[in-house]
Amino acid sequence: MNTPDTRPDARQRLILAGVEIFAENGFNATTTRMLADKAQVNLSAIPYYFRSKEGLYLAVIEHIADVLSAHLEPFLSKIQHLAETGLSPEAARGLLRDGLATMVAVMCGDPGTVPFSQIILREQMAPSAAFDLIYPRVMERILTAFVMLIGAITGETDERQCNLQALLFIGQVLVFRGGRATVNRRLGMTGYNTDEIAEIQEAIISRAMAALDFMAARKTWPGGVRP
Amino acid sequence: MNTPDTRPDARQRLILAGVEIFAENGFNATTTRMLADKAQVNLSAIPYYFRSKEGLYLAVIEHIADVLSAHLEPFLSKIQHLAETGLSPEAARGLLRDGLATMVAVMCGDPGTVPFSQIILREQMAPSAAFDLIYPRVMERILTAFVMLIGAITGETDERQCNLQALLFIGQVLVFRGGRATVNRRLGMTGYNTDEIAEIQEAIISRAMAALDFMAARKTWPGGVRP
DNA sequence: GTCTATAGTCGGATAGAC
DNA sequence: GTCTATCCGACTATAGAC
Repeated sequence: MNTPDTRPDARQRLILAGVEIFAENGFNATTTRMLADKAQVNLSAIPYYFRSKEGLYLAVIEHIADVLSAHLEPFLSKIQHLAETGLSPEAARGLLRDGLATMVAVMCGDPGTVPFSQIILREQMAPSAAFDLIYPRVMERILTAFVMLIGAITGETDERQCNLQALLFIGQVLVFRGGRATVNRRLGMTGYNTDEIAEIQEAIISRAMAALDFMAARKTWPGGVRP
Repeated sequence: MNTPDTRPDARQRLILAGVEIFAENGFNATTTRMLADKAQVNLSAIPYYFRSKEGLYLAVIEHIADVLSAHLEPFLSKIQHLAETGLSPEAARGLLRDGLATMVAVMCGDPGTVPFSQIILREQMAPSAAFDLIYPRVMERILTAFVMLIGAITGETDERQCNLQALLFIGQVLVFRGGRATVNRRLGMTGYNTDEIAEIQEAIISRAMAALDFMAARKTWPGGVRP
């Protein structure tokens, strides 16, 4: 009696292997042999299922966009719903806290999603065709949500100001992934374990609140100039 | 009468070409042929002067560390000097403003140094032997200076808190280089021209001041808890 | 669908003339 | 120091058996 093979099929295994290996090495430094080895498939499975190494890479990007979209959906639809029914500054603050905490967890904590952020960061630095695939489905929607929350909290109506602030928030999260080598040496953080994640979340959220207070206060200064 | 050849010699031309090409493509995607073409030298000049492609890369990194060190020297020695003679919170604030403004200019504005930050960012994401060469000469010193200033401004004595805040500052600058593709689509900034640099500097510095006010105020709350 | 074998290409490094 | 020519290894993709 043979036990049925419950492993994901070759196609799926290649995508999962691609997430890890492309994240670690980037597109160019990744060879089809690494991918085939990791996925435990024959080398020819790559052109067979995906036509080429680049085809596999695009499939990996699409997989990432799918998973992250699903991950974001509850958060985004909650904001959408509250925005329609009217969003108090307090409620918006709570949502922004949640959003920032989730971003830190996704980028630094969850071992399943950490490679996603590495791949996305690489795409940011040197965008390929894959960037067009993931930008509207992930980055665009996160930024739009943040901008809406920032506006609701501070009363700032200049969309450019809200966009700038949203990007600064992203930057504060980003540094813990994109600058990992430095964070590592400076704070002695290797993994990021649960305590360290909490410490980072606390630092980012408290500064975010301070920045929002600043923006809200500025709206009330004559001509937007600090007294 | 022949005009003398005033071009930098082959070795120097290779390093300058390396800065541009490695920044644009990363180590792996850069071929020795690209480098030789850009530098207008024969392919064999690379192994001749640098033993290998990697040798050239390390020479490029050293060049970057040299130039950035020289660039930082005035700022760092001013801080050093003031720190010894006693640094008022107000003076420290001024220095931190200068430091942040300079970082933005170096990372986004100066066409000579923009490729440096791209190479450093790539090293952050996937550190090679080159990272050890540049970390102590550049990142370490910037962070140490920032930490000192943050301590002087806020009265915070917990060094880890100061380090965290310094990293958050770096992150806010970083996002405009590492997240350029997104900034581009979101704010329609292509180049970064003079006005845009000023806008970014203003946004970062004002939020930095708000974060420092927050840290200073927290020191006076009972148990460090916001009332 | 999965395998082996191999074609075809490219990149890094070397040899040796000048 | 600079050039041409070339080697050798590694890579992606294909052909075709099973």
